[in-house]
Amino acid sequence: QGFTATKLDDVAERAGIGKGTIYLYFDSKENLFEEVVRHNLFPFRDAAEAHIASFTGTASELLASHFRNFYAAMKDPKLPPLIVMISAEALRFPGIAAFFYEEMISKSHVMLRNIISRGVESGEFRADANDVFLQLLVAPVLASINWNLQFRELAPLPMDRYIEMHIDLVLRALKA
Amino acid sequence: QGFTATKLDDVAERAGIGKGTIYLYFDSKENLFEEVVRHNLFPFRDAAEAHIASFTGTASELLASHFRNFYAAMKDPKLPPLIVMISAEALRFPGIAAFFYEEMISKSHVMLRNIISRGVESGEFRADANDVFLQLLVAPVLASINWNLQFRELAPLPMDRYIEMHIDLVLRALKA
Amino acid sequence: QGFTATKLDDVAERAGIGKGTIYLYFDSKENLFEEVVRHNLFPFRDAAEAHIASFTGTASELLASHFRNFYAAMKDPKLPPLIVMISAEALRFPGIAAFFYEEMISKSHVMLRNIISRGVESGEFRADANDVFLQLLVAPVLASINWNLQFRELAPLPMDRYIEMHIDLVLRALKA
Amino acid sequence: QGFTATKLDDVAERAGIGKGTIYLYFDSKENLFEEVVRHNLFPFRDAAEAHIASFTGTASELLASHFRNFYAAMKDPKLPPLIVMISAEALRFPGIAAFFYEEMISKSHVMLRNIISRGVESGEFRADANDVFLQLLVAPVLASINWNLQFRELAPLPMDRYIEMHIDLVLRALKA
DNA sequence: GATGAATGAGTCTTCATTCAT
DNA sequence: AATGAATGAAGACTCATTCAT
Repeated sequence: QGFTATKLDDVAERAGIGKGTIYLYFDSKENLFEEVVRHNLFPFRDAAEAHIASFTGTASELLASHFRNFYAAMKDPKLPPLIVMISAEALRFPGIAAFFYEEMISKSHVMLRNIISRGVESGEFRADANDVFLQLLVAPVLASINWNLQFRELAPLPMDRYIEMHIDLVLRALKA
Repeated sequence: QGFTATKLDDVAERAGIGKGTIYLYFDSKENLFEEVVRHNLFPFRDAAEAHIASFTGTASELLASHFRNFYAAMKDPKLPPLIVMISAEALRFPGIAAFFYEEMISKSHVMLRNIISRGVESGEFRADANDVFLQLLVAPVLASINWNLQFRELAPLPMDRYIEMHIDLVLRALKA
Repeated sequence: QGFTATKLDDVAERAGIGKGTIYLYFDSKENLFEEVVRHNLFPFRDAAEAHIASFTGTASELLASHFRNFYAAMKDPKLPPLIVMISAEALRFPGIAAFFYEEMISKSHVMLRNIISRGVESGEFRADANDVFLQLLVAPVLASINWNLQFRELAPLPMDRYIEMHIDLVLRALKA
Repeated sequence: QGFTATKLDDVAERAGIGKGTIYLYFDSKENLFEEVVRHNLFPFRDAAEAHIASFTGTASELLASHFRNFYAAMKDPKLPPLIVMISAEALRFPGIAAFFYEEMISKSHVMLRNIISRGVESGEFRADANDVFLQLLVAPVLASINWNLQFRELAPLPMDRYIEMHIDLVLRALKA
C-alpha cells in the first residue's frame, strides 16, 4: 500500500519480529524496500531467463508463454502493489528507480529482444521486429496491474481474455 | 511528486501565497488534489470530446489524431506526475480513484468506443473490434508516462517514433 | 463556550459584522472579552446596588430578594457561560481576574456586607454575622451555575426549590 | 491551566520526556486528560469511601471530618486546577463531563446521602435533612477552590477559619 | 468606517530511527 | 542478537490579527 504509507511498525509486526530488529539487517527503510524487491522479483526474473534459455518451440510460442508466466506471477498478491509502489516512489527515490531499471527492466528487455531475434531469424517475425519499442509490448501488463489495483471494484477486468488478447496483439504486430 | 509527499508548505510557497490561504479555497489536502485534477485534466478531456464530435475524416485518422493529441497533452510537465500520482494514491484514497474513474477513465473509454464503432460501421475495422479491451489500446500511453518519469535519465524514449509505432500497432490490431 | 474556544469568526458572524470590524472597537480578543463582561454584568450589578439602596423592608427580606434577583439574572442564557468562562480563563489571563474582582466581586461583597450590617443593627442577625465569609453565602449560586452547565442533561436541578433552600440556609446561618 | 491551553509540548517538557512519548501511553490529548483525572482524583474518592465505611463516631463528626478531608486533599496543588479545568472544558467536551459526573460527582453524592441518613436515623439531623440539595452543602468547597485560583493574590482566604465556618453552616442547616 | 482575504505562528499527531537493556 | 520504549522532526490544519480596498 505504498512505500511511504507502510509503517515499519506494521512491517515488524507482520514479520513477527521487533521493530528495532529491522535495523540489524537493513540500513534504512529505503534499503529494506530494495531488499523486498530483490527478494520478490528476482526469483521470477531468473525463472523467466531459465525458461527462455531452455525453451525449444517457436518464438511465437515462447513469447506467448513468457507473457503468460508474467501474468501468472502477478497473481501473487504481493507483487502488483510492489510494482505500483516502485512507479510511485521512483520520483522521490531515484536510487530505487535506478536499481529497478538495472536489475529488472533492462534484463527484461534483454529477454524480449532475445525472443524477438529468434523469431526474426526463424522467419516468424518481420525483419524490422527488432526495432519495436519493447515498452509498447509490455505496456498492457503494467496497465492491467494498475487497473486491477485502482478500478477492480468499479469495473473488473476479465484477465484470461485480456491476456490472450494482449498476446494476439503483440504477435500480430511482430508477424512477418 | 506524490500526494502524501507534497507538503502544503511547499504548495503555498510555490503558489506564492501563505499556508493558511490554501484553506480559504479548499477544505482539505484531498479536496485540493481533486481540484488540481479537475483543473488540469478536464479541459483536455473536453477538448478530446469536441475533437471527436467534429472530426469528419476516417476512423483510423481520428484514432491516430486522438492518440497524438493525448501524447501532446502529456507534454505539459504538470500532467505526467499528476497521472502517476493518481495511480499511486488511488490505493490509499479510494475517493480519488472513484473520482478519477468516473470523470476521466470512463469518459475516455466512451470516446474510444465511439471511434471504434465508427470504424466498424465504415468497414475500416474488424467486425469484432468493438470487443477489444480498451485498456490494451491505451496502455502504451501510460507506459510512456511512467517511463519518462522513472527512467528518462537512464534510457530516454524517442517519443515521436514511439507514438507512431503505438498508433501503427493499434490500427494493425483493429483493421479489417 | 469558553474564551479560547470562541472564534472571532463566529463572534463577527453572530454580530452580523465583518471580522475586521471588531478590531475597530477592540484592541484584541482579550479586550473584547472584557467589554462583553462590562456590557453584560455591569447593568445587573448596578440594578442590585439600586435595589439595596431603595429597599425598605427587613434585612432578611432584602437578603432573600437580593439572591432571588441574582438567580433571576442568571436565567439569561448568556450569563452562566460568561461566569464560568471567567473562572476558566482567569488562570491564564490575570488581567481578566483582576478586572472581574475589582468590578464585580468586591462590589458584590460590599453589598452583602451592607445588608448583613443592617440585619445586625436591627437585631435580626447574630452579632458576629459580620464575620461570616461572604464566599460561603454566595457559593450556592456559583455551584448552581456550574451544575446547570455541566450536568443538566445528566441530573437536572429544580431551581425554584434550590433557591428557597439556599435562602433558608443563609438566613439560618445568620439569624440571631 | 486549561485543557485546550495545555500544550502537549509543555506537558512533555514538564514530564521530562519527549513529545511523542505521550502517544505511547495515551491515544489522544483527551484520553490523557481523562487519565490524569483518574489518577489524581480516584484515590482521594476511594479514601473518602473507606473513611465513611469505617467511621464509628456520630454523623456530625463524620460529616465534619469528611469535609476536612476534602479540603485537605485540595492542598495538593495539582488538584484545584484540575477541578476548575473540568468545569471549564465540560462545555466543549461532553465526554469529560459525563465521565466526571459518573465517577466523581454521583459517588460523592452517594457518600453524603449516606452520612446524612445516618444522622437522621440517630436523631442528630432533622427528619427532612435527606431532602437537602447536596450541591448546596458542597458548594463552599468549590467556591474556595475557585477563589484561591482566581483571587488569592488580590484577597487571600484564611482557609482554616473558612473550613470551620463551612462545617458549622452545614451542621446548623441539618441539625434536628 | 467597514470589510474579509491573506497570513503564519502555533498545535496535535505520526513515524523513521536510535539505543539502553 | 533482539527488543521496543523513547524521540523529535515534520506535516495537516486552525485562528487571532493585519491591511489593502
